Amino acid sequence: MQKIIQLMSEELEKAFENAGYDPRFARVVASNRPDLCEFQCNGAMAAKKTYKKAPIEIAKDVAVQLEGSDVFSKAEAVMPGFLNLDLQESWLAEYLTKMSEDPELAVQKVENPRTVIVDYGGPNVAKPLHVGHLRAAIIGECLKRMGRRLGDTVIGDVHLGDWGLQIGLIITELHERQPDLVYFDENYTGDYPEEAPFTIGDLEEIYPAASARSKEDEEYRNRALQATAELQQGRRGYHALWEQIMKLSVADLKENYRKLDVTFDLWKGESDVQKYIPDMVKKMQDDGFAYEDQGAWIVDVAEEGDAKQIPPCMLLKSDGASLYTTTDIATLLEREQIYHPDEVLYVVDKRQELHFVQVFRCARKTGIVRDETELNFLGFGTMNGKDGKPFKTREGGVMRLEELIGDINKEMYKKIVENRSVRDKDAEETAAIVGLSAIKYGDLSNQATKDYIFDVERFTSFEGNTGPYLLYTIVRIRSILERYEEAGGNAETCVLLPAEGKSEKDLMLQTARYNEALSGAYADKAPHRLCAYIYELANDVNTFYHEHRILAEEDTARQQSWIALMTLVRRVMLDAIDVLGFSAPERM
RNA sequence: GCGCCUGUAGCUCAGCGGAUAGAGCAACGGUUUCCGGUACCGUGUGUCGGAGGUUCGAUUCCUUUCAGGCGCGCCA
Repeated sequence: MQKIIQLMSEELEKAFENAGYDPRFARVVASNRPDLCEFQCNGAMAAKKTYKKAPIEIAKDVAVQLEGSDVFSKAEAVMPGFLNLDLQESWLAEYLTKMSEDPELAVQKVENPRTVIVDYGGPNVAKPLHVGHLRAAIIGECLKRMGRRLGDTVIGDVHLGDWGLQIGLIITELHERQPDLVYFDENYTGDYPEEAPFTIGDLEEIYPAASARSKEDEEYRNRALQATAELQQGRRGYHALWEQIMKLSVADLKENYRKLDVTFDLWKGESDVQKYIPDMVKKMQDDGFAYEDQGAWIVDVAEEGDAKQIPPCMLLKSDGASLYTTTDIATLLEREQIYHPDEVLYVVDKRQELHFVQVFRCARKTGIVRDETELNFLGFGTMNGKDGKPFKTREGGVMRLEELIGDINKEMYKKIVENRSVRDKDAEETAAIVGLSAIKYGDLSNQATKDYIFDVERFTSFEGNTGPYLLYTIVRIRSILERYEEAGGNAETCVLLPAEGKSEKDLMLQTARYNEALSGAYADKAPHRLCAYIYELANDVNTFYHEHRILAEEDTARQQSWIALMTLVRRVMLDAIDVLGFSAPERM
């Protein structure tokens, strides 16, 4: 279905044409003075130059054309040239009726569906997920869901950090601790044991220990680099160890992402594209893009007009090993070959922007990525604590995601059991559902590109612009609908009538804007705009709820209309939070 | 040094060229014949960091300046 704003614009276009003006000035936007009108058109002021006429005269000419309109109940020309518009209640009710008959809730699919790969994981194997991975997961998952809801084919890739020095470090540290392991015996030719010589817990301790030591102990670091190179060259024992690390890590990561309700279609990683690198580099050398500099192979990516010197892309280090950049370019190569995406979107910490500028330029310049393929980078800001500094544990360490989720759920549980309506056996499950809404909504309601303050108190509050507040509103609506049906009513057959009061009309107007809000948020890759929409919708619901006692209403037709409205609003809210990436409990 | 991002109410944030710059929190005061009061309604607060410019009109676009954060070839 078309957006109400479009339908209104079309109606206004006719009026502009009939009055002898160019219809392109007839753009309708939401009013920024809700006390004066519901919608407005500023086209008369923009048309001033074209027609060399006072804007107010143009607005008046148009307003005359709208007398007796089915769509507008008011079209008023106001100085200096605003056109103030109110919607016809009956027209609005008709729109909402169609919307509720539509399984898609009037959401208009994109005209030309595209294939979009969203790269939004980036966790390293052998390292637990920490708060740094939270934003990528939450924002990326939301963009994926928005895209799918609007008709694009979206492929989510976790893109594991499963190659490179970090693996070399683990191997080196393990060698240090358990030198007798068969994996280190270069003469061994038999099968390696099925059981890993470590647990995920061991790995999580080994890696930071090795990483710390490599920063102080140069000889140790060199051994790790050596191990990395040998792994890349295919040393059997190391490869078998790597497989063990992968097996444990991926299972653990999947479990953690599951708790966040985040899923990936692809569990690809840096290791998957190593096979492309030799040929890829060779081709770049043959084509004259890559050249040797101080023993390393690099590609220039500076362009004319750059405000600053963009450093070249390094493909191979002087020791012949590949790098992060090399892997990312090879990943683009594979993605082009297998998926032919229309867009590849990276949801990554904004501090990596320069890296991606280099990767994108190099991939384009060398012909790895087609000209038509859009390459985008959505850099998100840092998640800070209440002190405005990067979020840490009380002890000052990096906070693990599990710990953070655990804290939030505990807090939610406390609040929920204070309310006696929830039976104990459900309380924990409910706390997890509401807790997830607190975390995700707290993140998504902030602009992705900016840093934000993660405030547990605020995010878990049932008051204000929070996830729990939205869920509470949904639960309340559900409660009414349930009681209505228990009393013998049938919500499905209820018919919507034109609004009578202000809070009722406001709620209907806001409900009708869902299509617009969702499309706008996706087009701008801005989940916070969808959040703002649902929050306003929830406010409108609560205001309406407070003014009208639906179940006690004696006018049956009016009551049924309200039930129909509540049913529709609830569907919209559930649809919207699903797009954001969380769900609502039955009670809370 | 160069570059990027940010600066809006006491705090956390919206505001994507238009009328009187808005929410939430916090503070204070109301609303209960109550479908879940974890709600609703009301009250107060702003040199939109500063200075120029473009425009009929600038928080929004441009220039400059101040403050903070971040990034700048052999880590990822």
